[in-house]
Amino acid sequence: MASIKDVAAEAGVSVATVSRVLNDHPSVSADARARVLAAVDALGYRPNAVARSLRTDQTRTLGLVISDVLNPYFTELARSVEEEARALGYSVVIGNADERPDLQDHHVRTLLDRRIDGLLVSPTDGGSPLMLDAARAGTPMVFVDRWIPGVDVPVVRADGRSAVRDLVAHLHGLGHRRLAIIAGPAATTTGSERVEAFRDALRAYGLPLPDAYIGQGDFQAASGRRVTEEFLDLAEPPEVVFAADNLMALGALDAVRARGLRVPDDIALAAFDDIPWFVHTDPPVTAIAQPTPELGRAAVRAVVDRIEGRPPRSVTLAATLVVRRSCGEPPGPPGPQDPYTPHTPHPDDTQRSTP
Amino acid sequence: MASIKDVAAEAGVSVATVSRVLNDHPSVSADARARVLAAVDALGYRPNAVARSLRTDQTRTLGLVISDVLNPYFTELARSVEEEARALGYSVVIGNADERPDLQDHHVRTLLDRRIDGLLVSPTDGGSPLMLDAARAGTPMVFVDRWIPGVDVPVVRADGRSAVRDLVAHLHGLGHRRLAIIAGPAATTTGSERVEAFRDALRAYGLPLPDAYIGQGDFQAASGRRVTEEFLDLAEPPEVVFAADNLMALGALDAVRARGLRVPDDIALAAFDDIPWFVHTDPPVTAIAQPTPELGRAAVRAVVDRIEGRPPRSVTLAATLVVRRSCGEPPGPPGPQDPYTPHTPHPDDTQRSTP
DNA sequence: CAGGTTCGTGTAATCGATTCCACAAGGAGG
DNA sequence: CCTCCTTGTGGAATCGATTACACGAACCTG
Repeated sequence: MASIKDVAAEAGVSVATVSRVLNDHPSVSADARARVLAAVDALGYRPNAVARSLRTDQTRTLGLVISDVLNPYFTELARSVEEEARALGYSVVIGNADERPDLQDHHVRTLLDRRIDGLLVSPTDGGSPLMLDAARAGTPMVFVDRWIPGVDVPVVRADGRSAVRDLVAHLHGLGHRRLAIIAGPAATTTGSERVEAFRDALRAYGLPLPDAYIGQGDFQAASGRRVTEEFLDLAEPPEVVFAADNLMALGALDAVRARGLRVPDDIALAAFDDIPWFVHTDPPVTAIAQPTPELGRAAVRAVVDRIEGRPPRSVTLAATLVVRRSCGEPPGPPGPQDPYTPHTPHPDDTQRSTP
Repeated sequence: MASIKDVAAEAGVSVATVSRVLNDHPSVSADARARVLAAVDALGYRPNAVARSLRTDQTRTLGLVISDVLNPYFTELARSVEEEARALGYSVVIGNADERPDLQDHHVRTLLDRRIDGLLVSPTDGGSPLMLDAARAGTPMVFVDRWIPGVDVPVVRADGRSAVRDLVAHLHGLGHRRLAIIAGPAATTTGSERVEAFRDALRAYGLPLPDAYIGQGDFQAASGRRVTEEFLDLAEPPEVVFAADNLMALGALDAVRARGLRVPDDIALAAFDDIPWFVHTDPPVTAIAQPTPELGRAAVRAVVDRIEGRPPRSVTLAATLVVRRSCGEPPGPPGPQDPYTPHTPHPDDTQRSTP
């Protein structure tokens, strides 16, 4: 592969001049510039980003460590992150933690070794020493979706409290009184916050949230299945199951179906994180939708601000309730036909109905 | 951030010795080794991968350019690729082409600039000069899923011909005679091959595949919706729509629902690429399943073979038909309950029923 | 027209590693 | 006791870029 020396030789100039042309430094004569450009073209030269990074101490790369690639929520997040980063001249390297702290650590370490300019993390746990040290040492870092309390790192996330209240109001209005939740790991903020929000919302209606109605999941489908089975085995099973993420909702759907029961007739279901597929499940699933693409964009802008010396800001956006049929028919005259929400995976084309 | 010089100073040895310890070169005294290790620990030193790559001319990184991150098929592929790569000591950098040749080109260029050791591509089109040049220039490269004919690059893919024959047999057995297909872009192999396989299978049953029953899609949901609407507007609409990928099937489902029609009563639906969600759609969708995790692993092994000087092999695995309810009840006494297939996104735990 | 800018260019240092080569010390063998 | 090896170590070149600095030529300006 041709190097800058080859180009210099071909163009009959020094490497300094070639470099100047490439970085369009002003003081290069038109003649030299033309010769260099011709040489670049002739040799098919492309600057070696590795060498450049070593010298300039910047890689123009962002690391993104997400909790689970198979979760459409994170996939959508990754997509918007890459999009915004590209617009700002950065590349993104994605690390998939699969909800495993050890894998998360592996990826953080690898990314740090590669000297990425900034790090976006959706932490799977309370944070390893490695990550906390990096934060303290001044690595530009931003938490997305989930965060670690007590660490001085900006957070970009959606606040679901009001949407959870809307959900509970909706459920209460449909006559449900025994509501259960499949929680995420307590070590994650989204794991504990969603339970808290749910409990608070129930309290407003004078409803209890007994321990038996709090199932411990891990944001993966299998745990949703297991917890739902436990709920169904209860002497007094809940009337509604609220899954703290979409994969556990999928698992819940599995479990219900495996028993030969029907949603919402035998048991109602709702989920945190809306995804395109929820429109097409049987029945369509009522969910709390996050402004995922906006979160991704805001997160990128925050790290890049930090990288480029501007003060980064934490961002909190609102989540909204999307009512579908999985909790029962809404009150009022039921229409003959379900409201149709066009699905497309492109953010510029996505529409969502709010209650 | 501490460099190798700092470690050398701290340990009272030369940088050469530090390097030797780090790469466990045999000729280092136990004493020196201990002092270096202690210094590494004390300083929290981590070798700079950028500098190392510059010197050794290898990044231990693989590039993966996929057609669409929002497509669960590619997400699953990416996951297995990263897993296998990690097991072999490589990192993976994913580029999402979003089915856009220009974006694909952007990512290939960026990855090449970063001097990745090998490239895995699922081409969105016939291949840009950039990519073809790279292949010719000897960049270790492997095509996954889709490929570009006439280029000397190993291909790792699934052969769907026999599964498509099984599908057509199934449809024919259910009494369907007017079968239509939503094709992918003709520029992609999976776009054209699936149509060919379908046409051949139909021929075996003496069924025609009129041009009106070949809709041109682009592997995205919106095109599935559009093509399905066109089918439904035909004087004689098809009885079955076969979508060449899962997103277009989703679009088809949208379109059918928007007309107030039912699957499979009014029109049957089948898809290429099985995904967990198809179990839970209304109705569950009959699909052709690829051995996606195996494809990912085989692809990684192929590039790594190439990188490490072993001859890489092309791999073709078989796809299988998974019958569900979207084409009508299978003949014979219909069971009261759907067969239950547990869903989990983890490959080690996935089960699939074959007809 | 002398002195000061400005402009274009090249030389060489530098980033943080790896690795070739030289060399010193010590042990083995004659 | 003098070679010859082996072993452990350090100096310095190198990878491919960027960039500070020096320098010569041309151009003003008073």
